[in-house]
Amino acid sequence: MRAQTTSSRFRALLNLKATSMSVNINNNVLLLQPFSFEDTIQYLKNAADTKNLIFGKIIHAHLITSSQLNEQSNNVVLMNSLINFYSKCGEIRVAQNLFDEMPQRNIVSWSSLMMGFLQTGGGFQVLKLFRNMGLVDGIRPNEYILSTALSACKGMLFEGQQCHCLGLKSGLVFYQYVKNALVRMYSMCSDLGGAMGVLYSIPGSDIVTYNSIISGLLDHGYMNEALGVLNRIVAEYKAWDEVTYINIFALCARIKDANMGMQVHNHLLKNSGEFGFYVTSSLMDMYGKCGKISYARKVFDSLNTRNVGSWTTIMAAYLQNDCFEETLSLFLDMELEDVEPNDYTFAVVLNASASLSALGYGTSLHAYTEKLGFKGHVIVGNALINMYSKAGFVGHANKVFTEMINRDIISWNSIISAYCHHGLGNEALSLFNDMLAAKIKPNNITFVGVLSACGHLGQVQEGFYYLQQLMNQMGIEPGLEHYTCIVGLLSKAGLLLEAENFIRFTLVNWDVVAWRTLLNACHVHKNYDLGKQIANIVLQMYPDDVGTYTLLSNMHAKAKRWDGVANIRKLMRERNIKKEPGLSWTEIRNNTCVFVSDDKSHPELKQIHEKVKDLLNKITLLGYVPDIATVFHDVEAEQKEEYLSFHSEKLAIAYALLKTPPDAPIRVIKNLRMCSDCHSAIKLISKVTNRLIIVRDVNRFHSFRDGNCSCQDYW
DNA sequence: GTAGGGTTAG
Repeated sequence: MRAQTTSSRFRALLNLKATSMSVNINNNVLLLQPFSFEDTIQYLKNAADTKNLIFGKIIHAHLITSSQLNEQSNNVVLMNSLINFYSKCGEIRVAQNLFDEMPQRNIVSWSSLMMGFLQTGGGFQVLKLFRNMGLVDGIRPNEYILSTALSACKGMLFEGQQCHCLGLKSGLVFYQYVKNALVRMYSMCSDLGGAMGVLYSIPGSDIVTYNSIISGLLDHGYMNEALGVLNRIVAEYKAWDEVTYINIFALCARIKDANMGMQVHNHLLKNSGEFGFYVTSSLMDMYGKCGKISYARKVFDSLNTRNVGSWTTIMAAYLQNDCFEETLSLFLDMELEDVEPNDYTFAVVLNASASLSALGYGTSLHAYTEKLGFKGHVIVGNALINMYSKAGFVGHANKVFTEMINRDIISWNSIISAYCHHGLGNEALSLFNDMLAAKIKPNNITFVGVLSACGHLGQVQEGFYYLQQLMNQMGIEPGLEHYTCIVGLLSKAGLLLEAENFIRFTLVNWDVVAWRTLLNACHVHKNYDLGKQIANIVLQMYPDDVGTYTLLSNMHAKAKRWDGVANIRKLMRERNIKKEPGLSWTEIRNNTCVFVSDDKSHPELKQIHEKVKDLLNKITLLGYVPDIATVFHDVEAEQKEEYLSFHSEKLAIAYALLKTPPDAPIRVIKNLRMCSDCHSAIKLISKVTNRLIIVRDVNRFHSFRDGNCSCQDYW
């Protein structure tokens, strides 16, 4: 009876026909009749393909107990199958041991072991085997070996080129697999010229060649070339496969060409009956990235089955279109359908929480990621850093960073820029040095953080050192964003003319950001004459830039040039430029409360106004004087004071003070730049209430504590 | 018995 049960289980496990084997139990050792040689090979292949380690190990054990591995004859094929199986299952050391024990090996033995190393990321070991193959066993490579060796040359162009030479000399390049591996090799080494050279110089391309080249061109930003190859595919190739569609949707997404995307979508519907998750996901992704969220949703709604990838993709599409609430609500829908989130899903929803500064939601998600065992996943950790940082808690972000098991360049960039947004330049630079010490190569984004940290610290010379020497040394070309940081650096240091000259004499396609940075500096440094000049230059180039009008008007006001203020107002009316209404929100016990400037509709309006008045009375005793000059309204003086009192951030802070425990930090998020009156008022409010008040405005964070702000009054 | 191209992320 027992034997019967074991036997049937065993058969089920091996997926064998009931008649094909018998089982004897002898001293608890399971003895099986030998399988036929062909069956054994087939089982091992199945085990390898399905990565079923247990299944394959049983076969291996059986081969040992039934003495089939001891016979020297015919064992090479069997051993190769075992090596292949262990390689595919990632058990590279077992594969290596078996390989070492073989008295005789053939080319397939080498090939199988090389695949194992390739899969586990051991590109260098693959090449070592490739060399030793000739030295030890005197074997010349075939097309399998060369393809594998080429795949191992990721980031090793010189080695890849040597393999290419070898292929040319031996004629192996004419095998389709080898040609395709060559295209991939050059792409993986960022040599797209080399890849295109292979494409056109070696005759014969199949759909994989075209898919590979498009994917390589896309990865490296060669959009026009990718479009050129696409035209060629359209003309020459009717038999597209799933990967072709996926790549072309990715291309449409990158160049944001929804029309082309729709044509390809049509092509897909006409030429293919059914398609898998990869295709539908890339289709939704394309519509999302082209800003056609309703089309993405239509595809999503039309799906018969959805996997976690489908859900994550549609959520990401909403996220990319700034529909953060929708993203979070889809996450709940997904939960209701019992689809389990993966690391990508968490990255998306955490990002949505970050954008909303929804700390409550983000914290719950953090707990959930730990529960599901995503602690070691880099993208989740990175998303958590981002979430805590944008929620105003750079300390929490740092805790996540410190505890991360695996970090990548984005983890470092995220924490560095988190510190920058909070104005903590020293911490940012110290992490940058840690990063260099850890032998992580910085990229262009890292240097945006580094340069802006120098800006916060007023380290002008250091900033130029990083820009002109270190970046050059590391082979990173400075771009607009870096030059803009330098403008900020000079501006903050009060070197306004230097900043202006830097803009004028640096040949970059400047945008409005750099100019506005300089203009803001004129405002803060009270150089109103230069400021007005700059503002007029900016308005000639960017007549719609609301921020410039506001700053210019403020500068006129501070210089008591009321005629100037009136002129700006007139100009704005003529040009139909409208200031966005001020909006602040704060989270109280997981509820988000929104306040509009001069809000008249809030149910607790009376208490809030009383609280604001109470606070203003208290801080007046500490020397607060309403900064009525900057009020952007044609109103009487006493009304101006009233307007200032009802700025949305003041309302939000008053409300939060009413509703939270006395020691809780207050967090407010604002859609605009904070005005200087609110800034000086909140500094004093933090003092009289003894509270930490964190305000995230459109540019950065302000941490108010005990009468001071982390921005040190420059923002 | 051995080999290829791909979705959702920060």
